[in-house]
Formats: sequence, C-alpha cells, structure tokens
Amino acid sequence: MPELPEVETIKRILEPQLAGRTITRLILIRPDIVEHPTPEVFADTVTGAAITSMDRRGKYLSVLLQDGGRIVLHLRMTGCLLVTPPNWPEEKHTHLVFHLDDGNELRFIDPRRFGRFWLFRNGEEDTISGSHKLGPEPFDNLFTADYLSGALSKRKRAIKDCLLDQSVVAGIGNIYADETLFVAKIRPDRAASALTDDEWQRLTDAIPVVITQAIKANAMTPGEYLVGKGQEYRNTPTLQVYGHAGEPCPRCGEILCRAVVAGRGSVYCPTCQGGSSC
DNA sequence: CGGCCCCTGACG
DNA sequence: CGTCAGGGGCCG
Repeated sequence: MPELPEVETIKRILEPQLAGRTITRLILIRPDIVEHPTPEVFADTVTGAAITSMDRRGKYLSVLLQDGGRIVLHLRMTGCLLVTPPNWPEEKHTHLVFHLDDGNELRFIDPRRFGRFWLFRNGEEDTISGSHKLGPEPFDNLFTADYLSGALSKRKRAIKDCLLDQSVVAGIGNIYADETLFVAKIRPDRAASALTDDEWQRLTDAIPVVITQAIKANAMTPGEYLVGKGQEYRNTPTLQVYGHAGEPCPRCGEILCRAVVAGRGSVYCPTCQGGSSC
C-alpha cells in the first residue's frame, strides 16, 4: 500500500507505541511471511526482545531491538501494521501477531500477502531484504540535480520508470512518481535522456517538496489510524493528479489524461506537462 | 528490457 | 466474467 510518505506516517504513529515495549510472544499465523531466518528462529529470537525504536529507509521499516538486532519489513501493496488493544477484533488476513508486555498487540495484516519480514541479529548484515540496494532518500544532501541527471540522463526509458527505480531514489512509487512529475511539469513518458538541465532541477526540487507535503497531510492520531486501519491516505487532497484522471488539471483546467507508462497506470496533464495529446 | 509471478478484492 | 490495484523479484 504505502510509499515513502505513508511508511513514514506509519512509523511516526507506531514508534511511540512500540518503543520501550518487550515482545512477549509471536503468533505466526502465516509463517511464509517471514523470509529470514526461518520462521521458528525468527519467533524464538524476537520473543523476549525489547524494542528501542523504529526506523524507515525508502519503503522499508525497521523495528530496532535492544540487543542490537532488528526486524526489517516491507508492506508492499496491501500490508498494514496496527497496534491494537487486547481483544481488538481480528481483521481478515492477519498473518502475524506480536504480543507486547503492555497487553497490546502489533498485528501484520495483508490481503495480498506480498509483504515480508526479515530479522537480522546484532552484527548481522542485511544483504537480502533489498534495503541495502536503495538509493538516497529524497531529503538526503546527496540527492541533487547533478546526482539525478548523472544517474539517469543516459537512460532511454521513461522518466517515470526511472523514478520507480529504488536504487536511484528511495521511496517513490506510482502515486508520487505521477505527483512529482506533475509538479515538475514533465510528462511521465518522456525519455530520461531527453530531459533538460532545467527539468532535472525542477524534478529534483519537486520530489522532496511533494513528499514532505504528503507526510504532513497524512499525519493522524493513533486512534484515527487504528479505526481507519491505515487506509485513509489514498484520496488526500494533496494528491493533484493521481486518482484524478478525467478531472480538470488543478493548474490549467485541461482534462487530466491517463496512459500506461512503464507498465503502470499514469495520470498527467497533457497541456502543462509537455505539449502533446494523450 | 518486457513479461510474468507472487495474491486478494473491487469494480465494470 | 475480465481487468486492474499503492510493490518488487526473477526470468530469459
């Protein structure tokens, strides 16, 4: 479900509820959600572990443990993490339940079951989850127009496709690729190699702005998050084009069009993002 | 690179 | 019934 802003939102909501807690028991309803090590070792190791904090890198979340180990997870398309009171009704597709020492439970819910968990013990390097292949965060000082054009200006593929490459910049998915390209006034299907210096600059500027705005717009209380099951961010008013095909462009009033770019549904303004028709 | 796969649910 | 969905890995 989530891209960087949503994962960050989840982190900010959950971290205060998890920091300082100890995991007393893990129920592995669907052990195949655990990628590493084995589900049994995963359960044995996290049982009794104290949680110190959480971390986010791109779309990955980590739960840091006092002993130096960490749980790494990726929610993929439909994964959801909830901290619930005891006896909170169990959602369909609940696959993991971490019992905590305050009686609450951390539950992993995922209808499509694409989400995955890994555990790395103190000193164990993560070379398997994919988080080690991530490019810079959008807020990183390394994320500059020179960096972006240097990484992409020889690629002939669509710029949108390039933005979805997590090794170039971490955390952008289908929604925020469309949103950032809209703000930067670049059509999603433009070849990366055809972008001008000015366009690289606009795109580099747009990305952290759009992401920051979305994190702000997503903010909610733990209560709101629990009741809404973390599904409420999709129609955020800050989304200017994603989900708005057929509606007027918020900038020029032209009808936003939809096309398939890089195999993904894409929405853009045919007028202010570049000129030609859909 | 494109194409297919992992899954379920919503929608036309 | 078919198609699509916020993700990513793997395959030739």
